[in-house]
Amino acid sequence: MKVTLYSSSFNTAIGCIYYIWGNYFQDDMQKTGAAVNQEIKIYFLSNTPDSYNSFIERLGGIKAPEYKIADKSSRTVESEVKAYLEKKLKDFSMVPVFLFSSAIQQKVWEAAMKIPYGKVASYKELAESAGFSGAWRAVGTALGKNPVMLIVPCHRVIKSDGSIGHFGGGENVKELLLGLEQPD
DNA sequence: TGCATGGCGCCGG
DNA sequence: ACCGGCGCCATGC
Repeated sequence: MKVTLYSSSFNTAIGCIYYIWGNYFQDDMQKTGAAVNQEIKIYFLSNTPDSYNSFIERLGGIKAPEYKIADKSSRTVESEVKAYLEKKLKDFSMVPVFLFSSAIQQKVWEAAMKIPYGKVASYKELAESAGFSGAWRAVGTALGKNPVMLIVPCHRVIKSDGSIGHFGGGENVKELLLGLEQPD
C-alpha cells in the first residue's frame, strides 16, 4: 500500500515553516473501507530546515507502508499557524500523527498537548503527568524529538526554577511563543 | 552489554 | 544571578 503525504512551506515571524500533512491515513482506510476523513492529519511542522530534512530521510527508510511525498499546500495548516502567531487562534484543529515514536516520546507528547494555551509546566511536572515520574531528564530529550511544533506545545515546558530552558526551534522563538500566549 | 549523551533538578559557593 | 558538580533515566551506538 502506498500512502501519499503532502509537503509545503511558508514564511512567518518565526521563520520559514516546513510541514507535512495528509487528509487521511492508513488506519482510517482499513477501518472504514476507504472512507475519507476530511480532518487534516499533521505529520511534521517545524521552523528548522535541518529537522525537516532528517524527517524526510527517515520517511525514505520506511518499507511498509511506503510513503510518497508530493508538493501540495494546506490552507488549513497555513491559516491556523498564521492565526496562532497573530494571537487570533488558541487551539489547532489538525490532529498529529506520530510516525516515529518510542513509548516515552508518545506519552510525553500527548501529555504536553494537555498543557493549556497560556500555561506552562516544568519538565519534572510533565514527566509525572506522562507517567514517567523521575525521568525528567529523559523527558527533555523526548521533547527535543517533537515532530510537530506548536501542535505539541513543547514551548510550554520550562525548567523548574522558572527559567526558559532549551528549544529546538531557538530559545528566542520559545520566548516569543510564550509571550504571545499571555493576555495583553 | 556497557557507556556516553542529552531541551533537567537540586544544592553549594 | 551564575557556575560546577552530582544525580537522574531512556536511548543510541
